Amino acid sequence: MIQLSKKVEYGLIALRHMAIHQQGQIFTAKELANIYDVPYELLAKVLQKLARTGTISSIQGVRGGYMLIKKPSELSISRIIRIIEGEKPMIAECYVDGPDSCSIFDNCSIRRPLGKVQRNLNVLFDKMTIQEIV
Amino acid sequence: MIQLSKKVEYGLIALRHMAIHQQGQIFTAKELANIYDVPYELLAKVLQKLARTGTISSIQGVRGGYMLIKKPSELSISRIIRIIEGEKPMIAECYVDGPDSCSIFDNCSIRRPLGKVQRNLNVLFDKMTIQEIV
DNA sequence: CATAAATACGACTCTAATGGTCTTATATCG
DNA sequence: CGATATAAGACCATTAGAGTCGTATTTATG
Ligand code: SF4
Ligand code: SF4
Repeated sequence: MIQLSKKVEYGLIALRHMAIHQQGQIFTAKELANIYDVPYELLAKVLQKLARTGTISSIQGVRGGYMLIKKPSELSISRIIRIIEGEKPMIAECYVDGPDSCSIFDNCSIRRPLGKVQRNLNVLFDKMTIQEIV
Repeated sequence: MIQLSKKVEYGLIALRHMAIHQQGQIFTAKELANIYDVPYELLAKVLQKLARTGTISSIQGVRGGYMLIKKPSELSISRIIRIIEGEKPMIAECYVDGPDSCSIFDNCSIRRPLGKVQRNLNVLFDKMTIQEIV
């Protein structure tokens, strides 16, 4: 399957929401979860990851929440996936976890050729940003 | 995860193997499985799917096997994925299984924008063929 | 005709990843 | 203090992926 995970989708939805509103505005996880009917706890964890990496800032306590601090044009899909999934989107397992991750690595005849696909994917996901999905 | 499944990888490996050899040559599943150290039964099922859709022809019985009948340039990654996985590579679940497949379909703000990604993906997977991975 | 070699096909198991939930801790405003 | 919010990690259920097995069918060949 070549599909985005729910976590990534929820992250994109949240980031887009922040991007289309006034900069500096604060949104709570609960609020976002309600608007988009997304599981609160799951969204919260995604937002926490985004906060840890400096994509959004988090304000704890009463009247707290999250605030977008990066420019939408700097937030590529690629980057968001890497933050949320922990790794860049890769077409083949061995590209992520190295030679030992695939039992047929040594006999694989498509690894090199797939590099071309990977490079195109990189371009695609790198140049598509939150800016462009508002 | 944006990864090809093992079945697709095995299919690509097999098709590429046929493509780089003389046209009309017959290969058995066992033979291919041995060369690339791929699980025989799994590869066999993939080859059967490819045979059912007229991508390769199958010859039963002793001295049987599979033979490539389509031109490598006609075999796009997109097409091969569709044959083996049963559906085209789609970036979002709802694109495959419709509105009811996603609980937040009605509130989803990224579905439309993701269409752009999907179109780029289509182009990428459509124009990359077995021809280009020899 | 008997046998061996090969595809055809479906049932089955095992494992890991995903999606989702729950609990507890911590921070902060009023 | 108490309400509200993030932080973090454990936990669980479901599913999809990878792989295996068993059996039927086809067919070349001695
Ligand atoms: S070695 Fe080949 S089969 Fe294994 S993961 Fe890499 S590309 Fe896929
Ligand atoms: S509706 Fe939105 S969240 Fe649901 S699958 Fe489609 S794109 Fe993803």
